[in-house]
Amino acid sequence: MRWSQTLIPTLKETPAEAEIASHKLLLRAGLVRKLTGGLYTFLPLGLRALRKVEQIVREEMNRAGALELLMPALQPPDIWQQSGRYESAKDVLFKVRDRAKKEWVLGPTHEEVITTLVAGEINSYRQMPKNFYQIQTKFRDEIRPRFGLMRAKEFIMKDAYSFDATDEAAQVSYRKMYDAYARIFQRCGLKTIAVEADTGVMGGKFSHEFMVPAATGENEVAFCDACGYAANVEKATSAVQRSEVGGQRSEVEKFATPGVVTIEALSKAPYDVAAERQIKTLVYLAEGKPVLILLRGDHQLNEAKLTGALGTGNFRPAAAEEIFAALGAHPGSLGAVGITHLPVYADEVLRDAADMTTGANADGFHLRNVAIGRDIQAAHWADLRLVQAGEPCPKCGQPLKIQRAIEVGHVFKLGTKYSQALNALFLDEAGKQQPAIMGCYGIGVTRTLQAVIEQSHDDNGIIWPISVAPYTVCITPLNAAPESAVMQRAEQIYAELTARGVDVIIDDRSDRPGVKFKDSELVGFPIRVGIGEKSLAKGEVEIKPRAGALILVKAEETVAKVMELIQQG
RNA sequence: CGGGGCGUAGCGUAGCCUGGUAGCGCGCUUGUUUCGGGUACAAGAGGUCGUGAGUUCGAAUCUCACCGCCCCGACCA
Repeated sequence: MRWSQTLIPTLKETPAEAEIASHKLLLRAGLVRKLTGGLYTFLPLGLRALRKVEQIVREEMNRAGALELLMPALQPPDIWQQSGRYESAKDVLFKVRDRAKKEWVLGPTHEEVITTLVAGEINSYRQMPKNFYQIQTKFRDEIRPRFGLMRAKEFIMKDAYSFDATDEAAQVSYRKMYDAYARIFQRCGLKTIAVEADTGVMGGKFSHEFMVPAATGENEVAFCDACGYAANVEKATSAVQRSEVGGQRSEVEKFATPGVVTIEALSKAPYDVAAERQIKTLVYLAEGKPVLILLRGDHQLNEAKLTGALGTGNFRPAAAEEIFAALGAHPGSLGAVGITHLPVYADEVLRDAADMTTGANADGFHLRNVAIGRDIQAAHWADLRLVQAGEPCPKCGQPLKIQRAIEVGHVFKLGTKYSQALNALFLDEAGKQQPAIMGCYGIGVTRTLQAVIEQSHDDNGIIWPISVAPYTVCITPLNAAPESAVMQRAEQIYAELTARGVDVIIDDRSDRPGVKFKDSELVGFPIRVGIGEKSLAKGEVEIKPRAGALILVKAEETVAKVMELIQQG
């Protein structure tokens, strides 16, 4: 490609809309342009990089035995009603109407479609295992699009769906995808960690997320350097010790705490009750009914875990007046002592705890010497707390670390939720009808592209790995006059590299060297071949790896040296 | 949806408080110049000041509504 003939609208200044490095660079390097919030046009250069990511995904999916197909983005709502997600996923569903006023949905994902397909086409265990995938545009009515391609209303996803006859076979399918994902991200030059993840509204049994560590990530992962344990904080646990039983078992004592409505205030003079000796009482409305949630004072509620404990995601914190109606006190003075008319969910850490302090359900009063079991009857015990950095790893006891990360891939073992709802049944060896066991596997392709930039850039611009760079080599002649020796040499190298199948762009613009160098570094081509009059007079050409030191080679050895660098990756 | 911020030329912005000529830098066009790190000089083109209503002799500026964008939040009693 000739620079002068394509469109690479680089920007010297950062558009005001961009906040994080990768978003700024997407715009400054001329890869994408925003149409409106959450919707982007891929310009020629950005599209080339995107296609390379897609191709890596495609190759690895094919290698893993998955079959590519393409499903409609526009979908009938009735299959969403059958799966129950017309309701449960209604917040993200885009809906449109045709001229007959009939409603359609724009697919945020394709479990319903693929399961409908399989229900019709696969009837026997002999036809399995099968794994279908597509690379396609998804539509999600995101609550807040953010950070360019990171969270958009429309984005490109690779989604795959496996169908197996037995649990063991499904396990194998899951493992294949897990391994394929590791290879995909590695080939994209990304450092990822696979973490145990919550299954959320997708349903299903267990899952892993592939995370790119980044300060700008929207997720948090807890991990252990010592043993390799890693989990999304929504799922992570720790081996925090239960509060010790405490020596004495004095009677519960009510004491005045005027104006004290926070854990912190109670932990200070004159009360001096350490946060870990306090019981935090939260009131939620689950399916519209109040429930109490008890945590140690220094712990925080993990709502993903609460979803599991309650068996529903339909809950919210109660408002102050709702709390007063339920307990007769306001937030800050709440407790579960003597509560029998409301369900009580308590975090495991509190089991058997004694000598605790909690609210008295009377504004301005707390209770001390409270013992769980004696004074508080918790009907439900569960792991409900959010892990905190420094807590002991649940596997090996070493301190956990917590880091923000970008989720680029997610593998789920789904089970039979969709196959049952949409009748994807088959006959097993014994002639018995069974629902297929499903897995689903997603990669945010556009997000992966941005994650590469987020993880690989410097002050001058993007540093593309060769595998996903829009062009591998940028030839930079410092004199663009067609008849100049510099340009003729540049053309010759351009032709030879092109003949060898290298993706190469030649900067044939008649701009000054500084402009070309800056642009080439901003866009981040892995290898720049610089040809100037001075060095060429000595028979030399410069090769500058984007992330490495300048190499001077004899002009006639340029192509060989470039090929060598590409081989090395 | 709640809170905050911002909408002035393709991009970045000043002007707004205190109403009266829309200004600067980058980019773009033309010419000269320069020719290894976003050259220099000169001359230009380009603006419904987000939209609409109101106040006023007069609105980018004041008021109201709406639209759009960005950030934080939408759990932690």
